[in-house]
Amino acid sequence: MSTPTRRDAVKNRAGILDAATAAIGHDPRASIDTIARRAGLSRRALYGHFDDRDAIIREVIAAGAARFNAIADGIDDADSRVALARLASELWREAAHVQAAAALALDDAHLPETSAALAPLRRRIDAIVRRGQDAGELRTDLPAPTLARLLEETGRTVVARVDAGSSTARSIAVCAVLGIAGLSWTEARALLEQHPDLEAQ
Amino acid sequence: MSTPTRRDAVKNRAGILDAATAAIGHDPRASIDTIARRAGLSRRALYGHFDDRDAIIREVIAAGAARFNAIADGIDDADSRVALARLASELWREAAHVQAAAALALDDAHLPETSAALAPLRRRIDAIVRRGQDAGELRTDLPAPTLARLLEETGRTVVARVDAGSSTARSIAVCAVLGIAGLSWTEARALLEQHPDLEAQ
DNA sequence: AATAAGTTGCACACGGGCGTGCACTTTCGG
DNA sequence: CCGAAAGTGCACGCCCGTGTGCAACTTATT
Repeated sequence: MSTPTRRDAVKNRAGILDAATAAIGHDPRASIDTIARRAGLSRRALYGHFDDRDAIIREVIAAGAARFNAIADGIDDADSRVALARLASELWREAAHVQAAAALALDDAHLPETSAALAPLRRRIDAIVRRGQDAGELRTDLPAPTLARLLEETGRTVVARVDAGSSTARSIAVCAVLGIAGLSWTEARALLEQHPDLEAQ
Repeated sequence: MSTPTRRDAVKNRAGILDAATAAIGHDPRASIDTIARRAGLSRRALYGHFDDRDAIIREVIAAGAARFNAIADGIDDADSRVALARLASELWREAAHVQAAAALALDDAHLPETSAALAPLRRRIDAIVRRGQDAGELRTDLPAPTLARLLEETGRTVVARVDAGSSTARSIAVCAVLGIAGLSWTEARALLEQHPDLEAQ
């Protein structure tokens, strides 16, 4: 368990985590058996890789946290509206992990861990909102914490509930976030045209 | 079971449904025991009023459907933006039922029933969106069904996740819906000022 | 080919929620 | 006040998910 020697073992372990991420994103109470089957293994085999169901979930959360940290750190646009749009666009790429983290954050008793994992993302959103309100780029009728929370909830909902397969899904998500941020739909569309990289794959 | 004779029995029955609505809104998998305790009864007593856990849920859904129908029927504003805002505002009054229906629609295998219960509401939203796009009042960058769905999801999220106790919570919900609909935050605020009844209790 | 790592299937015990039966107590209503 | 309706507490069996032990099997690695 400390030093996996065989190659297929580490591959299976990764497969379990992928399966768990997908399954939990769909239903946070997905059973061990469901995860195992999705990974192409037997229920019993999971216990050779993880002590516990909790251990799997902890790793899923940790994996998501790492990716979210990287994304949050990579946002450096001067315009807060572009920063928000980019955040949504980048997170779209990690839809599976976002869905898993969101589902766990909603449902489970894993609140403390998930909120810790999402903390850097939240700090980033807070900072962007504060800066954007000061610059008059974002709506000022809501206090910054309220707006930040609203953006987070909306973003999560869209990522979790809009069909990720659609080709325009990403821009729908970005537009929804910008709409909550206070932009009219024409302003949001103009912003997207000025920054075509936001819609790139 | 067909003709409840005692007065306290019908009161308890109503209490069970209230408790179930609240409990399910918070967690769609709330146990019979949780609901019973919240209603001030023993688990065993519930089975004197309802055959099944499903029977309780069915009644919760039916109660919500009745209220939603009434609200949907009462919206007759010519301006689609006002209609959407009023819909959100009215639904806010039924937050408990909205939360329960939303939780059940998300989580459970009660999809068919809940979607049937929400159907009139959805038809209403569809009609408002279609009319609003034709009139140039709502965003036209998204197809009507997509926008309708986005509005529904956003509204549900806000109702379910924003603290209903706050005095400004209702206007937050309305503004969020209008933002998704394509209005800028200043337009949304102006609309709210022109229609003070939207914020009334 | 041989060894160890990995997997499988079965068995078990445990916990929790559900639905029911039954004897007993409380409380309403005429 | 009395009888019936309603509620309580306990028991049981059921199903499902979890975590573990164990023997047998398959597969990677050298």
